[in-house]
Amino acid sequence: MAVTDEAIEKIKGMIVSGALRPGDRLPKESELAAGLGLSRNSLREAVRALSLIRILDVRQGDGTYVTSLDPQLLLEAMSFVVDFHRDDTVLEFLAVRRILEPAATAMAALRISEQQLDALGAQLDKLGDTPSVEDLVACDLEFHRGIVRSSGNSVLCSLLDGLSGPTTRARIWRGLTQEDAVARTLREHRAILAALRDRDAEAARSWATVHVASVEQWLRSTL
Amino acid sequence: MAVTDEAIEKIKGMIVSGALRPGDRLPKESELAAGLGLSRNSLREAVRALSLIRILDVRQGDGTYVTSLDPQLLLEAMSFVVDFHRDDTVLEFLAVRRILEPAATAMAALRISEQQLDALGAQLDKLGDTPSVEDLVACDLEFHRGIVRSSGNSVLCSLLDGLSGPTTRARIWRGLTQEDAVARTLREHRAILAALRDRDAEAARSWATVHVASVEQWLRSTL
DNA sequence: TGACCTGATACGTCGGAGGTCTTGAGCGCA
DNA sequence: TGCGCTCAAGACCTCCGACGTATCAGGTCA
Repeated sequence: MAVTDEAIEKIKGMIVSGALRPGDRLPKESELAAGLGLSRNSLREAVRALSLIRILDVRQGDGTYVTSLDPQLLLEAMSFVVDFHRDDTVLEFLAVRRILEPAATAMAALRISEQQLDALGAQLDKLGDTPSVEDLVACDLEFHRGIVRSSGNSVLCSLLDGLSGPTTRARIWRGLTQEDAVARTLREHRAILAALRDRDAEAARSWATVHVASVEQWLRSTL
Repeated sequence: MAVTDEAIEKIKGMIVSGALRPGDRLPKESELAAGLGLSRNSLREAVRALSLIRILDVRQGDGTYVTSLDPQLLLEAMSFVVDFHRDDTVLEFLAVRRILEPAATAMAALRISEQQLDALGAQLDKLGDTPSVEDLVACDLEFHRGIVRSSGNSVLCSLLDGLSGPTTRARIWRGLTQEDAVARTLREHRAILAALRDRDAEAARSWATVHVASVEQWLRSTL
């Protein structure tokens, strides 16, 4: 195994074992390199790799720190990877989202706060009846993110955030080519919100399923 | 933005745009560095980072290649990240698995082949009635992996594989401390297999839910 | 024909030299 | 006293050149 890979494993080990905790500062490059028995150049490769997946946070002029390791950071790393899977596997991503989104929406129905419900409503109102496709999709992302956050599961939230990315383009495309897509999306958002207000988990789940399935169905018929 | 980060983005762009396809070989380090306008050292940091998340495959003495970019590779990168989330967030991972696993099992019920059913049965038979906890958990992982693969969705398969990792320790712990955990797991596996043989998606979904929920319930009562 | 050797090629590692950015102590001014 | 500025130390950023090591292809020899 290359010395850089060893360094990655050792740093990972220090974090997993608890020797390094979230927010901790690592020794400076030269010291850490000496401690791990490799050159500064090779150590930098290890640090850079761990930095890409948000394990480490490198600040020039300051130092290198362990990130919070929040599951939310998992998302960002994942969405980077997901970016590489385009077109051919979008349907598979969408299928997974179709499983998770309704479940998350149902969970949210039981614990979303009144303030958050009002915020979601205000968001929909602000968009109006004839938004641009780009605005609609951006609002779509934000709407679902707000709901999923209320599910209380940050891992679920992160996964869905990561999964929503690659399908964004597809949704924009749909909005531009399918006549009633915009109006339909707006109606479904209203329906989901109404179900959440009623604390009706099953209705919320069903509307979320319909919502995702409509995109999936369109995409399947198009490809 | 640092030159290394720019290089990462540029390489990513070359792959996403299709200029570099899965399996393609990159120019050698010195040429690519010159082409991207940075030093070989800095470029190596970018390549190492992309190599960690399985976007690139570096072979000493040969060259650097774009990996297959299969969703399956997404899993390996994710499980590396997931390794950092221990104990405190295991319940959240398990909750997500509880959503995905039943759905995947239900999907598999509709399309799993007879050969795969036989293979799963043979696997359970081979384990016997009183396996060691380690063997059971290993078999557990393999059993569910075999089923999920039959769902036909490789993204789903990768995600579940990644999610199962962090809960493995918990399951071993459970097997060691809870009296009837082993027998119960064996019974539930048999029930899932029977439901798959019957092509009964709803029964398969329910048994899978029960199966994951039993681990979740135990863990929740223990923490 | 087949095993072995060898050179070319490409990645792996290293040490050192400047450059740039952040931070905080120290100083002057109001 | 309190505020703002300057500046030097510390830490990461980038690069260069050299040498080590692994792989592969082609030639050599039995």
